[in-house]
Amino acid sequence: MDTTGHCTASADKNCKHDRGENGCAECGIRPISVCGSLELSELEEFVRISQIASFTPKTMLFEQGAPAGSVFNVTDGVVRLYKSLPDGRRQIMGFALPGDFLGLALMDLYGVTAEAVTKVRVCRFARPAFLTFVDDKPHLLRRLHEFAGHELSLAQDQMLLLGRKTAEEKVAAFLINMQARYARLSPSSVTVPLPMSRQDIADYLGLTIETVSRTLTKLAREKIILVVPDGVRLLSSERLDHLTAT
Amino acid sequence: MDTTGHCTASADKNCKHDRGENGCAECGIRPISVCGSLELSELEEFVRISQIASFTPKTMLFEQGAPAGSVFNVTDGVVRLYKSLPDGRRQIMGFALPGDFLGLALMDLYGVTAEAVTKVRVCRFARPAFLTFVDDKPHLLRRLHEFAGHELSLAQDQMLLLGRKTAEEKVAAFLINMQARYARLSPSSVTVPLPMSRQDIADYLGLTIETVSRTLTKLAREKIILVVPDGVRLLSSERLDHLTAT
DNA sequence: CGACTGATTGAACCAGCTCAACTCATGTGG
DNA sequence: CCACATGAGTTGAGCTGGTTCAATCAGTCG
Repeated sequence: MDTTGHCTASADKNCKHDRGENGCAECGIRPISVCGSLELSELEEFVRISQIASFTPKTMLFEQGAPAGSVFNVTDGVVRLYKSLPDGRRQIMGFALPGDFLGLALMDLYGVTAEAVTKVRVCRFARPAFLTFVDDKPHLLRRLHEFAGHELSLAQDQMLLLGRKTAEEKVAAFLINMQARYARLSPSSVTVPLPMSRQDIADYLGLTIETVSRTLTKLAREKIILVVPDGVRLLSSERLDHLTAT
Repeated sequence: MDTTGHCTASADKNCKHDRGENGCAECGIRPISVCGSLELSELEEFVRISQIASFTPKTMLFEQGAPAGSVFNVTDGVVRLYKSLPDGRRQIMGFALPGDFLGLALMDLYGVTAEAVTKVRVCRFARPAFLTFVDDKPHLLRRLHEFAGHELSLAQDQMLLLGRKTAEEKVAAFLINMQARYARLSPSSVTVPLPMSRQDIADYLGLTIETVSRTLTKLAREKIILVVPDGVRLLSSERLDHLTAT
């Protein structure tokens, strides 16, 4: 394992979303990924240009401003995407979960920094090979564009949140949102995992760590949520929903 | 002219960015628009599925949540794109200038509301016809995707601004940004036009109208800008740049 | 000219921040 | 096994940047 924390040949067999010996065909997250638009025949070539990589927590997948050498499909774990100001202030743009694609914009330089929050597994594609592959598959480009449109829509929701919502509304919206995203991945467990730190949540919501903590405590005091290690249980999604201001 | 404020056959001849009798060929903003990727031969079909429309200030082009019947290419004027909360709080996602495309995401419903700030002229395309047109032009889809990637990148910059910048940094960044955008459209006039109201600026930056006003006054007092009717003159882009926090 | 709309300015207030103490795991080594 | 760092999270108390509320100013239009 090298210093960047990735290792191309790790075999973590208890990972649920991962392709087996037969390539992508039995990959758990393919239907919800960009690769869901590929024919089985195309998948063969796709798997040939891909590489499995994994990253340990807190290691960097790529850095803001660096040449975009690869694009990634997250198959397991959580990745934080952020931008920083010179003085250290940080804004997290989002948390990528399994099925999410990193490098959608296909631009020359990475626009954000990506770091593993948990152990992360990805399919990695060298950008030139990926671009060549896309070039004669309009349906894949169409799918990428759909994903980009969805991302843009989420970014706009986040702008509304950052610019106009109160701390309580921000935290409530975050919890509801994480619940919905995890529900899509695994049959609705009662507990919403929050593998990221309070600082990460704060930097995602444009708040401080103290305000996040206080707000969670307040919601717990009102029996709307229950704070558990590395997550929360939503006791009343109903009431939480009322707090999100749509 | 109907109640929505658009009129399909208005002939405003002193509009500089507008196609003449020969269709798109002589359109001033084509090189910087999505249609810049089309061959002259394709433009012929493109112009056939398009319709010129204009909107008077404060009229709506389309509304958040409505079925996306059309997509638009702004040829003249300024459009504000925003989302609202039920209680009236508003976040402006951006101001579209000539060359900008509305409806990039190609989704079924509009994600934002679009309103004319100034008199606005657009090329309008019925979405079904546009989608059909795109379907066998991968280079146009590619161009749309590039635009979407750019939009996404701008949205991320705006998230950083909304979540982590001070009022002064927000206003400074806004002015620098508008200057750069107008510079691309017209050979750098010294004055940056600000056709939108202070309320619009506030709702774009996640501030109140009073804070925007005070901040502009402060910058003017420090001789960094000069506030003029419907715009500002940047007296020291240098110093303004230092205030933007990258 | 008055009336209206948008912008500026002033003054009091407060949501969320800052600073600081404390709690609670988890880990380390003597 | 305990003493004791170490780091994440919580809680408290006071502060402040930006908001709120309110007045005033400056165009513009009938």
